[in-house]
Amino acid sequence: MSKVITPREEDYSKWYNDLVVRSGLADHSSVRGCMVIKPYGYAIWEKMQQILDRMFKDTGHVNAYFPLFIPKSLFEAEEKNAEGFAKECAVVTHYRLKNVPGEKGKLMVDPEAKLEEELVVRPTSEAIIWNTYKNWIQSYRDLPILVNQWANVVRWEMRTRLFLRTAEFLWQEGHTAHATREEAMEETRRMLEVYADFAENYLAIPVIKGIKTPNERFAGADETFCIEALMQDGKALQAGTSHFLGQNFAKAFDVKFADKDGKLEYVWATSWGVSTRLMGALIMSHSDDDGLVLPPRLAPIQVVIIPIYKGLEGLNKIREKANLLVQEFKKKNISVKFDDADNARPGYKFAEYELKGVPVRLALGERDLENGTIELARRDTKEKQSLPMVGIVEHVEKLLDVIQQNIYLIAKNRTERMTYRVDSYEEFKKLLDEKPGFLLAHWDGTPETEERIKEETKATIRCIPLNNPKEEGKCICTGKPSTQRVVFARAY
RNA sequence: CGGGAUGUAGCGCAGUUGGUAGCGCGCCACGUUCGGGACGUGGAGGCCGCUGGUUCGAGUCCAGUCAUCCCGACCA
Repeated sequence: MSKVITPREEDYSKWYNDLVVRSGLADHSSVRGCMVIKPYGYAIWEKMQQILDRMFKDTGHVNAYFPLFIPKSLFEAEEKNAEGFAKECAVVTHYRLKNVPGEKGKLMVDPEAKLEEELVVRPTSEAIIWNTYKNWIQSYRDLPILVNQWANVVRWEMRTRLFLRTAEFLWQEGHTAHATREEAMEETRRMLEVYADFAENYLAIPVIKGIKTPNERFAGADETFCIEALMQDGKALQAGTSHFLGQNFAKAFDVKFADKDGKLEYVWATSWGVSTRLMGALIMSHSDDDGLVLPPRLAPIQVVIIPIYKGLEGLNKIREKANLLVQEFKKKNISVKFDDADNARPGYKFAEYELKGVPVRLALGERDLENGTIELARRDTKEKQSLPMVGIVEHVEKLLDVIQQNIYLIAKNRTERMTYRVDSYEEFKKLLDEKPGFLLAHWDGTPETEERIKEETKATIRCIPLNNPKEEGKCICTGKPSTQRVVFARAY
């Protein structure tokens, strides 16, 4: 058996890259920092979209779409937001090309087609959306506004990695407007819960819900909530954020409403988002050296049926039985593929679907037809067994739930194993180098110390967990008193 | 954006002192196979990343440029 993926032990980054490319999720494109999401990868993203979209709608949100371009003057309105993103913005300065004189087929930017005002390609949409909300909101009766948009954004990153950090990526961004602080805060929290629910129950990724420190806060937010997940290599990945924006954007864009007494007040805001980065989280949480391991709820193909036969008549006999199975699976809304391609032998197909992370594989041979059996293999445990054909669809249906649970539990146990309580700076550094993970440690609460620890160890405070237990202690770095432990890690 | 490396067939690679491009896998056809990545025979496929320079002649030397990977810096 020829290995096509670099083992994790050997080189975790290479493993990740090999996996993404070989399993057909995505490819590098010929555009710097931009990837092509291939059909198999996009199918997973579509599943994420469907599930999240339903969750958003169940919590009262509706979808809309705002422009890709933001005039520079609008972009700069909210100062902190603009400053935070300025360094990584793509900017449109011209609107026309022309032929290079004397060089056929060559084009150049037409210097005469310079825009009066540059257009920023959105790195996030608060500016254009709040500029729009100004027109939508006059009275408290116009509130709340609960809008989500599915879109692409561009952030000109220095170093990119497939799904984890690309110059252009796909995401959803919710932007809500409220009459009161309490209501906006409630919304911020509600969406954090939605993300945590999605991560744990669909992606099968355990997460820590928490609050960001001011250093790590979204530019323009008063408070940033997040879910943090731990990858197999001990590095943390921010899997979703929900921001309480206070009245910052309302003030920047002058969005006021008349309350019941006719008094003018600034509107309260939230924004929240998850991106195609979740694909990276999904891959790094569960997969192994043989390929992807997909949780059944996200797998584009949940069950694959592989025929094992001699000669064409043999295949036809199996095909008859397999097609009946396919019908039964479809009736139960289980996505199934019967792979009767005759240019690959069974062993090849086994390896191929393991690479693609299909949760359940059924192998059906002539021997099975005689015995009334079928062979079932689980991707998550690699277990193989021969089962009676009768009742196999019901068995698989239950098994898919078992696999979903199992994948989650494996990730949860691993995350717990890799979470350490640390009380000295020495131990802190040692763990980061030898056994990285979530490090629960005391911190004196100052941005200076946070910055110093980041410089000295490359570890950042991922979050202060919600409902964090109070505990007297001393900051690992400065020894100053602290009232609680916070979550440190090196992060993606 | 700094330091290092790489770019030759779809993929992985070789290509000597500069002389006009090869191997493995894959692909196509036919046949034998088919319960863990099959084999035989025949065949197709390359502007050697791109641009320019040196040279009688460049995959090979030089310059620039683009992209990718690794290490930094950056990453709400």
